[in-house]
Amino acid sequence: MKKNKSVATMQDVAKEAKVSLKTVSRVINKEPNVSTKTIEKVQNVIDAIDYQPNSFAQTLARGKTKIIGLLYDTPSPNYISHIMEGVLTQCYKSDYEVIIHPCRFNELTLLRDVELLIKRTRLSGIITTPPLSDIEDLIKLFKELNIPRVLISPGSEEVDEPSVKTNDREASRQMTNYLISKGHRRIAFIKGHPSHLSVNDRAKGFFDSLNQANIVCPNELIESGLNTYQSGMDCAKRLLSLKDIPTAIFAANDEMAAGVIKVAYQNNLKIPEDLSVVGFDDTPMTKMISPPLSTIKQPLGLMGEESAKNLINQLEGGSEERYATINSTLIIRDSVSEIEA
Amino acid sequence: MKKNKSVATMQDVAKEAKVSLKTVSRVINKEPNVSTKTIEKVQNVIDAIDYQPNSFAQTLARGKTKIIGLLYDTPSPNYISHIMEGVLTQCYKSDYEVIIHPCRFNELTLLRDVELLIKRTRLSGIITTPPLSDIEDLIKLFKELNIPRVLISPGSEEVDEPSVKTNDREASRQMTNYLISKGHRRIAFIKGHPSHLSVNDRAKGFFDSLNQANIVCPNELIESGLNTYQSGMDCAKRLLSLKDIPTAIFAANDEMAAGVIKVAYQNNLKIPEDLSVVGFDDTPMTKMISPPLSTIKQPLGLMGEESAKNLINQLEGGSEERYATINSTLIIRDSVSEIEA
DNA sequence: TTGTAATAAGACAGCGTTGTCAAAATAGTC
DNA sequence: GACTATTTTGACAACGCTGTCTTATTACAA
Repeated sequence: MKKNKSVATMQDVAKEAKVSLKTVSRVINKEPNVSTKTIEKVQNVIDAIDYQPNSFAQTLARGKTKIIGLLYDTPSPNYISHIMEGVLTQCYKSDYEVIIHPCRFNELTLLRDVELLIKRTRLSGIITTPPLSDIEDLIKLFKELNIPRVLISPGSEEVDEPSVKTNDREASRQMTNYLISKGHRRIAFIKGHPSHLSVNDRAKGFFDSLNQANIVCPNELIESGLNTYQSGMDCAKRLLSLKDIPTAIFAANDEMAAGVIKVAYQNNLKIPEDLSVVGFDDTPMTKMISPPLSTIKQPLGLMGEESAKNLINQLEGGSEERYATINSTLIIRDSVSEIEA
Repeated sequence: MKKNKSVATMQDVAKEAKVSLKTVSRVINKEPNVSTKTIEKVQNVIDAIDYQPNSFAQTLARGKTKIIGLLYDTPSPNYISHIMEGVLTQCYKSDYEVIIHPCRFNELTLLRDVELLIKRTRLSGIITTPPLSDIEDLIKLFKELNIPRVLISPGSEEVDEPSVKTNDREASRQMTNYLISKGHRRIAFIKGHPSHLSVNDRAKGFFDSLNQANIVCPNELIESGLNTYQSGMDCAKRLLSLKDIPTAIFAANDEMAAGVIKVAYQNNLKIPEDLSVVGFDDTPMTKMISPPLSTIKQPLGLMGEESAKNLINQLEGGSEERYATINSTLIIRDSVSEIEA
């Protein structure tokens, strides 16, 4: 059982093409200083026997991997799968492997877990998604291990780390402007999970707009949810039991907005006639609820691609921009009504 | 720059513990015939210097990988991410790596693409999700390459391949029974995408139930959609423009069911009072639309785990069951009303 | 005690690449 | 045409581990 039928190896190519191992290696890696004639000769053999380099041997010999880790912590399936799609696309092009690694934000073992992942699989770089992008200890770990990284949507504004952000704050401001332009003045905001910093940028944009328009927002109109449908309902219940209910509610994500709509119906309010609602994320569900929800769309696939591109650039020594900001866009549907002044 | 600060190697452990390389290897791989004293000694050193075996060297030396490929073709984000979660969980336990690979069902290059993936990364096994599980050429390729595999929810009933199925047909029958028990007799069914065989099992269960109850279903009540929201709307438009509209509509997936609800509202029908609607999949959105949709839930995470377990069992020589069937369950919410006889 | 079987530990050659350095072939100069 | 400079090729030792085979050690019986 020596070499039963195993896959073709570089030896086979070398022998067949009557050149040395190293020459084959050079052709494969497109190294310089190989005559066109030789290249052609070798390439023909490679094609003929369908030779594929053994990436494990390559990795071992090179002393470094071409693997990128994508860390996530149960965000919505929608979020992670679109980000993933983008990352995969980009990595595939550059011949990188991707390891998807689910983490648990709260676990005590998180740091050790990630450290082991990095060491065990010899990751060459890491991409984090929110809320992991905001865990300072994690970033400290990356620094200590000296591992290249890209953070997707970190919340804190002054991170000095390679990152891909969206202009959530600005988009949020625009959405609020839109509400104001429709005549709304008494607008409530439901903030997201307190430890998801990036979601909280969305609140900032809201206030930016209000300030700009000289509208003061009473405290009772600011609620704080947990990014879930249920928490959206809870917040809505409180908001809609105020003596003077808001004319519009801006929820920091779609799920909470859906919760708001649910509660509004329970309270016999018509949407958008009696209450306008907007969300954030443009999850697929927003098209399917009634009324279709106006919301803000982040280009998730693009963000994934961009972060992979950035990371690979770091790894290959290119000096790409460290930061990228990608525009989110308003999606206007039917959940906002015009109000008489 | 010989050995700057690189990671600890087996050499280091061996030297420190004053044993041979092979002994360290034995300890790591829990091979027999090592004295407890030695094990302890070596383990201490391993812990002390936080040694992690280099998996590439291992793989190269062993001659086989511990990597599983998960193939998918743009099913819903919800579907793939839950399956993935299960697969990852299981593989993590058994120390397998997972490579997620998006495919394009229709691409001519699909076969070559997958073949390259397998050869390049030396996949040790493959898991496919629908609709890929039904591509005969793909399965033929697996056979030719002699690569262990598990198909998730293949549509054809007589596949002689290791697979993980759900009892969709039975669940569908139960759901239909439920509708009948509520007094419905004129029930429409919207079939799924014609090339997604597994989705079509759902139609079979529907007919099973009807036959059992001696209800004949006129052709006009059977529509065929494409699994999308839009196609659900299209089918609903036709169904609701019949002279004698159905009292209930069973859509083969939730997205289409959501489309039905949308159109019903457009036609000023109340749900469930004027029309009952049920779906299939229990996507998160079903809780958020109004009314909350009755549907059928597949245990996706479990299916992922089960398929990984099955595959790993094949790889490690255990003789697990080749087939597993997992029960889907009815989720009753508020989209069905009782009808007077 | 001695002899033998069982157990524990080690030496060494791969696994399939790439990096380094040396050798061979070719091109360029006077 | 002889002599460099340059380009092209090759030999060989890693990379870090595991499999095979050998040797050293221990346990056990007579």
